[in-house]
Parts: sequence; structure tokens; C-alpha cells
Amino acid sequence: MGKQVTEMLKGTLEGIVLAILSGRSAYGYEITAWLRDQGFSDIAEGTIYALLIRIEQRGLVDVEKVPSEKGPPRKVYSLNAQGREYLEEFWRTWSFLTERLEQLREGGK
Amino acid sequence: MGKQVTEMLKGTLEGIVLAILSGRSAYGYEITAWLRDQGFSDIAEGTIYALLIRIEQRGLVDVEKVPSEKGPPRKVYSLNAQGREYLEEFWRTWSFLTERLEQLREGGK
DNA sequence: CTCAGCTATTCAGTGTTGCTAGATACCGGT
DNA sequence: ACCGGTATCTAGCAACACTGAATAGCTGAG
Repeated sequence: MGKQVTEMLKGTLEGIVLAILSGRSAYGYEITAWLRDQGFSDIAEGTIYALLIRIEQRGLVDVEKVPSEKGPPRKVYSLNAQGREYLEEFWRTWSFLTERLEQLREGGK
Repeated sequence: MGKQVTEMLKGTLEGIVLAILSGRSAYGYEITAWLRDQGFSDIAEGTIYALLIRIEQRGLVDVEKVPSEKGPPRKVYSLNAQGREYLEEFWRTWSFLTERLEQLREGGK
């Protein structure tokens, strides 16, 4: 996809990853692969890792190092209480945005 | 509102403004006031002007200087053919994003 | 044994975007 | 003359996703 999606992902990608982690724990490589599967064809490898470090430093996730049979150890992330709170706020903000845009879409055509 | 909305607006604010202009021509001050009215309480004055200049330079809008009775002349922007095309692509990208997020929201709870 | 290929993470540098904060300018009323 | 409302512009800043490369562990082919 193009530049449009890249810019739109700013702010939402974080929510997307948190939402994924709210269902189950996961590690970077896994998340990236899943996103590509879902059609986010051009999400860069590095982007997810940087994002994970960011949300870790903000205390939204807990981390556990787990050895892998197929390569270097995995850093498995799981959403903690603060993360869940933040995710809820994310959904509220997202709802606000979608409502406004839905109105615009209908009004404009 | 907070930082969340600020980051989420990146990429979408442009689409929002284009969507507004698809309904009627408008100038910066007017657009800012309208957005504040719609609940985007903290969209900065300068942000809209910078955005308008950007989309003008990309050739998505036409501009006309119109004298005002109440102050300096207005720069009235209107969406052109290229802008409409770009707006449609924006809606497609937006739909893609909302679908993925809707899935995540349902799956996660 | 070595090398390619998959798994898995990290990092420096870049571009785009919205915000902050202030300047500039035109006009009417006090 | 001054202030407030209208209207636009600008420089500097912070956050975020992308690029491109490096590092590291494991397995199977040659």
C-alpha cells in the first residue's frame, strides 16, 4: 500500500498491537507476521520492535524472555492492567474519530 | 483531548479537510472553527493552515483570494478533480483500517 | 564444515505530520 | 489610539513509521 496508510497508522498501530496483546501474549516476529497476513502488507519489521519497546517503557506491557527452538530467544509481551486501561481509552478515541468521519462521509456524498 | 488523538489525526486530518471541501469551498479560519465545533477541541490554528498549503502544493485544491468585510482577504479552497480522486483513495484506505480494527475490537472482547 | 535460509531482535538516520507560540495584517467600536 | 475579532503565516519541536543494515541462534543442504 501507499503513503496514505503509513500516515494513518501513526497512532493507530499502537492501538492495534495493544488490541492483539489483549487477546493473547505474543512476540514481535509473530505480531509482524500476523499483521502482514491481515493485509498490512508493508509494515516494516523494525516498526513493530520499536513500538514494542516504546509501550514497554511506558509500562503498558510485561515482558518475558522465552527460549525458542528455532532461533534466538523471544521477547513475549503481555498486556498488564495499565495497558488495558490505555487500550480502553484508545477505543474511545477511535470511536470518536470514526463517528466524525462517518458523518463526513455521508454528508459529503 | 490528549496525545492519542493528536497521533491518530496524522494522516486522517488531511482526509477530514478534503472531505469538508468536497461538500463546499471553505477557508482556513472557517474550517478550524467548524472542527472545533465538531469536538476537535484542540486542533491548533496553525495546523490547518499548514495542511492547506500542503494540499495546495500537491495540486489537490484550487485557491481563490476573496476580500472579506471583517479582516484580511480569505483564501478560499475548493477541491479539484485530482483532489476528489485522492479523497476516494483516502476513503478506501480508511475503510480498510476500520474493518481491521472492528475485527480486532470484537475478537478481543 | 560451511553456507544459505529462516527465526528473532536491535539500531541509526530519514520524512511526514500535528502542535507551540508568536508575528503579521485588516477592520470596527470605544 | 487601542483592543478584540477576523484571517493568515512561520520557525522550531516532538512523535511516529519507514529504510536499511547489523547481529544472533538454529537447521538442513552441499
